[in-house]
Amino acid sequence: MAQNRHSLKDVAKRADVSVATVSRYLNGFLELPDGTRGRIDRAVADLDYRPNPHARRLSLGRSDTFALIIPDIANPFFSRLAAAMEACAAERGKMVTLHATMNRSDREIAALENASQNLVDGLVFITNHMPPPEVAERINRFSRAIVLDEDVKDARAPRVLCDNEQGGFLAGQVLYEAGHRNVAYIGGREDLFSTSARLEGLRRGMQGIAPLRSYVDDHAAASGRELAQRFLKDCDGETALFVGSDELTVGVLEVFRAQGVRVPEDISLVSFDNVRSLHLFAPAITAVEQPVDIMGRRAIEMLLDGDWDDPKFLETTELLPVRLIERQSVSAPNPITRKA
Amino acid sequence: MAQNRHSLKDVAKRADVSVATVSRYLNGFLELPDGTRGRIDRAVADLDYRPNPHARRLSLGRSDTFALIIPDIANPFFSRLAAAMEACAAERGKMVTLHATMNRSDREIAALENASQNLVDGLVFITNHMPPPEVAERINRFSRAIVLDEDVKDARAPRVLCDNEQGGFLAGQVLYEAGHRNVAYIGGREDLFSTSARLEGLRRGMQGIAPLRSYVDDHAAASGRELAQRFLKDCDGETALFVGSDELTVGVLEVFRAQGVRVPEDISLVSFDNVRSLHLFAPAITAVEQPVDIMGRRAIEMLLDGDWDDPKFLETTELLPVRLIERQSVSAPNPITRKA
DNA sequence: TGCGTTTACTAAACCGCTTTATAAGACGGA
DNA sequence: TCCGTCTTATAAAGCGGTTTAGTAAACGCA
Repeated sequence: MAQNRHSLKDVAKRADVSVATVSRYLNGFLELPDGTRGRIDRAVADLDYRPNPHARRLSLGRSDTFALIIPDIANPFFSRLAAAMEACAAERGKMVTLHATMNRSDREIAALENASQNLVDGLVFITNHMPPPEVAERINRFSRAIVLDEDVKDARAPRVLCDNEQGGFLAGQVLYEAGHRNVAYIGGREDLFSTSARLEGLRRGMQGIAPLRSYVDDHAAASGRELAQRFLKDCDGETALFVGSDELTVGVLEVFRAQGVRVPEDISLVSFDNVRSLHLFAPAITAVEQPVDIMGRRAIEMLLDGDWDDPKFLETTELLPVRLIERQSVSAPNPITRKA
Repeated sequence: MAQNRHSLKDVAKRADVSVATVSRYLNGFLELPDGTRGRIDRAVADLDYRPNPHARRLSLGRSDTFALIIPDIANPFFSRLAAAMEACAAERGKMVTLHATMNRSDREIAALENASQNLVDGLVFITNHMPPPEVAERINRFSRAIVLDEDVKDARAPRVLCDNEQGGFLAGQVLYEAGHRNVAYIGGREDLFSTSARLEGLRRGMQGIAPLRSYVDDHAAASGRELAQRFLKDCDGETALFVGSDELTVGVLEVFRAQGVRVPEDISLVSFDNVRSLHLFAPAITAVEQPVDIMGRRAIEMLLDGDWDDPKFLETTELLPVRLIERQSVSAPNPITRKA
């Protein structure tokens, strides 16, 4: 990497003072008369001195780094979150490291272990499955951790979530108003907080009608395909589908297209996230939009500015508002092609 | 973070040996008789000892970290690259830090500066514009750097690129064969290596016919919209469009849709990247596919396994093959709606 | 028995920074 | 003149590892 790095000692020697003086001055803990200050400033400039961050971190016991533990970086929802977090962290002089888990508990534990060894200044944890208790335990060992997007049982850490209940409600409402009375939900497992919130909202939006459901552990197009197949087999008069993420929607649409199931003629569909270019799909897909960028920024802001001494703060849950983007994938149920 | 961390000293004391012995043993530089070894192993286990990475890095002068400098993490092309790089690095025990530049030279320089201060073990640099000489200079100060996706003038570092010339050729060929004789290119500026390679390939695929061109500095939907507007104004009989990235394609399609320009009836279109779900678009978009995951992995593998002592290695350019994914956005030019 | 060679291990310097405790000298007032 | 109080620093002990140079004891062998 860089070649002729100079150390504090070099600066001190050149400015004819002690290293302690230089260190304290550079860190703003020492006022100096003009003469001394000038000599130090000049020495720093002449030598192009930059403190060695490793030494600094060893001494200070911190890392100036946040660890982002994320199911899948290639998934647009998470990559948008990551982008927002990186931007916010960079503005505040912090770095971020990336750790993909693919929602596997062993990877989550390994990533947490890694982050803890590295003495990160903060942790943002995202998962899409119900991790074993060990994961929450490990999260709780961090003095600064944020749980993002999906609640984690027994984690003592502030949460930044979207308003899943409201999202479900908006989807239910638009479907109910279009005339649907029999809808199915495809998404995360029922033991997830987000899932039960969405289902609750959906039911409320549907005036109390509960949906047929299919679940998976992850949000990936492949899972969407699998669930779509299962749905087409199990389907009993459903005229609409509420899908838990754009990734799943992609898989679902692939299967529908392959099997000649038309949206919205045969079945209406509402997606969740709105991070893919759903407006260009055939048909354009109606979706509940998550405030992705705001969620990412909030997570980092809380890490930096939260009142971490207040035990109450750890109980915080910040619920960010979602909104419905209406497009062309919802229509009135079609009695002719409606399945038995 | 973690609380009761134990140091090497603690382990040494407990095993009744010196710290040097423990350190050398744990790093595999010392064979020990069973007795001593057992005592150390037990002490390590009892104390749940884990070396302090900051101390280790200070001592060894490295960071076990790769820096990824990337235009925009939210862009699916880059997030897929990042995902592949992170996965590959994690397999080999390395961490990655993320730095978004939005193709701004000042941000690129700041990120390079940061990476160099942090004594990263390696750098992967991606840009989409023609950066000032200072950027190449700074890249050259790293002992291990890879230039990915887009060539950087005067950078002395191995390159991992896709075969842009072949990509252009495939696009040109499919358009020519469909009957197009007048196409336009929308994408990166002409001073970029990728652009000239693609244009060269395109011309070859089009049997020597050169295209109308419009350029931008970044790959973003907003730029796509702008270029599409400009194209519709400047357009002089073009019947097809070759677009330099899926991001730009999204913007182009938005404008086309808003203005009632139909694809492929009014104009045929070939995209580049195939990282968005183009197969679900209306119409499904024909595209040149980049081997994104392979490109990401190769960059990291080269960082780890390259022969960095060989000056020849720095001259390496690895050109990865692209392929054409034919879908519905290319048809024969329509003489009726063809513009004047 | 004496001597060279292993074997088994250690003392101490070093990486480069932070920070506490302390000191030397100037200055002001009694 | 003496004493207290600023001002302006500094010495030295960390932080927790790695590594070089070296040593004491056991061993092999003539």
